[in-house]
Amino acid sequence: MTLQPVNKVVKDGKNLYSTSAQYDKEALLASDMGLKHSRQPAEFFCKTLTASDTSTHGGFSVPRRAAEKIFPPLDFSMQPPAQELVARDLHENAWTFRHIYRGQPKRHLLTTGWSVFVSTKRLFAGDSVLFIRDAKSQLLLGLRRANRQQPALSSSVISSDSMHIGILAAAAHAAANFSPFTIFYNPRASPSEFVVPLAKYYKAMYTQVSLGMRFRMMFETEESGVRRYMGTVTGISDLDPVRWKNSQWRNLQVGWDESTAGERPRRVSIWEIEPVVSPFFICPPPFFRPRFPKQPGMPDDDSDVESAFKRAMPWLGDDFGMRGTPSSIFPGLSLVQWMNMQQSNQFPAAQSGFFPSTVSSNPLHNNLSIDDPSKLLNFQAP
Amino acid sequence: MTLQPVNKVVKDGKNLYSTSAQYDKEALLASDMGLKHSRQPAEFFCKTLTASDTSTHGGFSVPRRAAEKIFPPLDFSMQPPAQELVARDLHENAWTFRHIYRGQPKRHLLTTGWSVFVSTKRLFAGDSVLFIRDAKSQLLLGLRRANRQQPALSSSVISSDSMHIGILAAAAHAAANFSPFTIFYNPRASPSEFVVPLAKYYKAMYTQVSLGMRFRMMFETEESGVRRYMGTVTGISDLDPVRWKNSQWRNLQVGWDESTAGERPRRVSIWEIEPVVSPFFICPPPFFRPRFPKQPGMPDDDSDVESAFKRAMPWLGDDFGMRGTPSSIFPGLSLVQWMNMQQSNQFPAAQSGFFPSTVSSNPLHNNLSIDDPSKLLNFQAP
DNA sequence: GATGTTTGTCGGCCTTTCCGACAAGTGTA
DNA sequence: TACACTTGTCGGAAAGGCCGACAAACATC
Repeated sequence: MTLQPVNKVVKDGKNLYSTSAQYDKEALLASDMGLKHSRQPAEFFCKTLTASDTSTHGGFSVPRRAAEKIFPPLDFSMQPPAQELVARDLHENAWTFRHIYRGQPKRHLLTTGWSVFVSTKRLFAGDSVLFIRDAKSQLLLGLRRANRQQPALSSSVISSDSMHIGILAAAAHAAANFSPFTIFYNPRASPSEFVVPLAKYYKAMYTQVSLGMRFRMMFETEESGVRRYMGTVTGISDLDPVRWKNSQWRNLQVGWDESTAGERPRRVSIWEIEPVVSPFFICPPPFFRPRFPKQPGMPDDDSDVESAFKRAMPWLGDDFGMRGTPSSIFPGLSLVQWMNMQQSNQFPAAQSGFFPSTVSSNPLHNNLSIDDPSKLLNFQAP
Repeated sequence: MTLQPVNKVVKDGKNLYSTSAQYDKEALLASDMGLKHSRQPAEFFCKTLTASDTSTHGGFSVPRRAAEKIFPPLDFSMQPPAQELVARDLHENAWTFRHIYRGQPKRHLLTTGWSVFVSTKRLFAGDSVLFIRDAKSQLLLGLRRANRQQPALSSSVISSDSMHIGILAAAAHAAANFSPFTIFYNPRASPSEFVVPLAKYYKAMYTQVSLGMRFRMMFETEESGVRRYMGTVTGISDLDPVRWKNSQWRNLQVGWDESTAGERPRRVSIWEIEPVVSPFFICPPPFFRPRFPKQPGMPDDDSDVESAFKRAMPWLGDDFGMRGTPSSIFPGLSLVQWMNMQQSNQFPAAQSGFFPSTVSSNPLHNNLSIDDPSKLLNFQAP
């Protein structure tokens, strides 16, 4: 998660957009059309990072065929052949790498610039990077993190991580001065309970909370699954009446129907719970929900391989990902499935733990997972 | 000089600005008012960099009193006491430094982040940095370069500097694709003959060039002075008819009235010369013009200490710098003079070589130096 | 299974960067 | 002048990062 003050200026040679929303839309449309026009499929490669790739000791070893397919051709009259590569991530940040062909036997390497990328993105062995060459021969850069335990932004982590101190200090300062700032949030990189989707919050504000109210709340199990627990509101009071008076942060005291000692929190926030409004409520099957579901109104996660593809190949449109119809490009397979097969020769379903399909029979839970189903991945039976 | 594609999006919690110009203005006004309201003078310190400060071997040694006055207090329960500092330069770029209090005897140091700053800004021993804590306790960062020889951005420099390759490649690509991009140009850091002020260019376009036309052109002498040479247009032809057909870049062949072998260029561009339009023209004295004069429409040079002060202390307004009236804050002295005295105990006039006063008796040269006199420094007699 | 190709890891070596030691420089009694 | 305090520079050590060597892993026949 990163924070940035709102002070960037938009300029354009000919157009001045009247609102940022409109600017967004037009910019998207323009790039969309530019790509759609040629209808030339983008090329890409994906590699799971090795220990050597992520170590500070060296650079990134580029698979030979991948380098030759995706990167601009090297000038082999140079000794050794080398060039500068510029690739953009989903946030339009440009990353510059030195691409060199050297060693005995010869191999393609990314050296200078690589370690900055790895440390900035906090990549580790097992994570994957994705290089895409779009129809304009521009390099795009995506990444997907391995499904490892992600420590949340706990205070202990904060104090050991000087970067976060600066970020949080800046945010606190901006908030104290009523200066607007933007949050770039990557829920897969470091899910934070302090970041609440606006829609979720607004929806919660409609809820009338009272003592004795029954609710359900979702928890992740150790096997990356999900289950719900029933509970009752037993009190409403400030978590810290001195420091955070009238804060809604964990101001609900709760009791749980089935409680193992200390396993469930004694205090929750209103936006975490799902009020049980109907006695005829049917609980959906408690398995296979996305580990970090996308929320409407949140910026795209840059670990979302799908988004990178959509950016490079917008003509895929809604066929891509989940819309109930198989992809017209790769019938019966999502691109990521196909990619994974190429990469590991595994049957895609074996990796479904990374991108579980989403199932919800309950319209009440819309805001948790299926508000924007195109952002979730669909694993269809082969 | 840096380039940035135009693709930043402006968002704000409550306001959406209809044009970027308006946004600029309002943002400026807002910060201005916020500061003016409290009218609390900002604190600052300035240090001339030593060889150790700029060497790659170590960090920046912070004068003790300066650190205690300007930086946020350290937590001395830590061993060693350290914190993250974030300071913004004139371009609103944030620079992050590790501030640590260590060594025997104990001293304040900036370590991590410092060398990046030094190399990015191309600082050398003798240059000065300026840390300002504004009324909101935010750190601002300014710098002033010593009056040394500045190599221009020659092609040999470019090829040895991988950073520039990436930047120029990005610019070339953007130009080839008709994508707008912004140039951040710091003429004092690396003056480039490839960057031409728009006003100067437009003005030149009014000039009717013909064979035999007489003109003058300004050159810098080795002693940082300036003198003009007279010449005659002897030909008009493309510099490279194949690669840059119809380019106005050095398409004028010229002869010089007084020419030492090879000392003056054989080809110039129309915007470099000053046509001699009147036989009664009087040549101004050829000494004491600003070394890198400010151009209208150009972004501020971040080595301009004055600008940093104005940003932190906008209430100084027009009294600050040169308006013909002495500063009401430091009567008879500019802030920089006063600062220099504090720093070096020298009489300020002894340093006037850094900021020569501007003299121009010729209205034809308005766009070269006195369009915005408030940006130039005035050395008044004590 | 033999052979050739690809690529992950390692040691070597140089540079960068962090650290305290030490002493030169500065201010004050 | 004596003393305390400040700070510039240095050597040492650790980390970062570029290089080819080597061999494991992989592909192909």
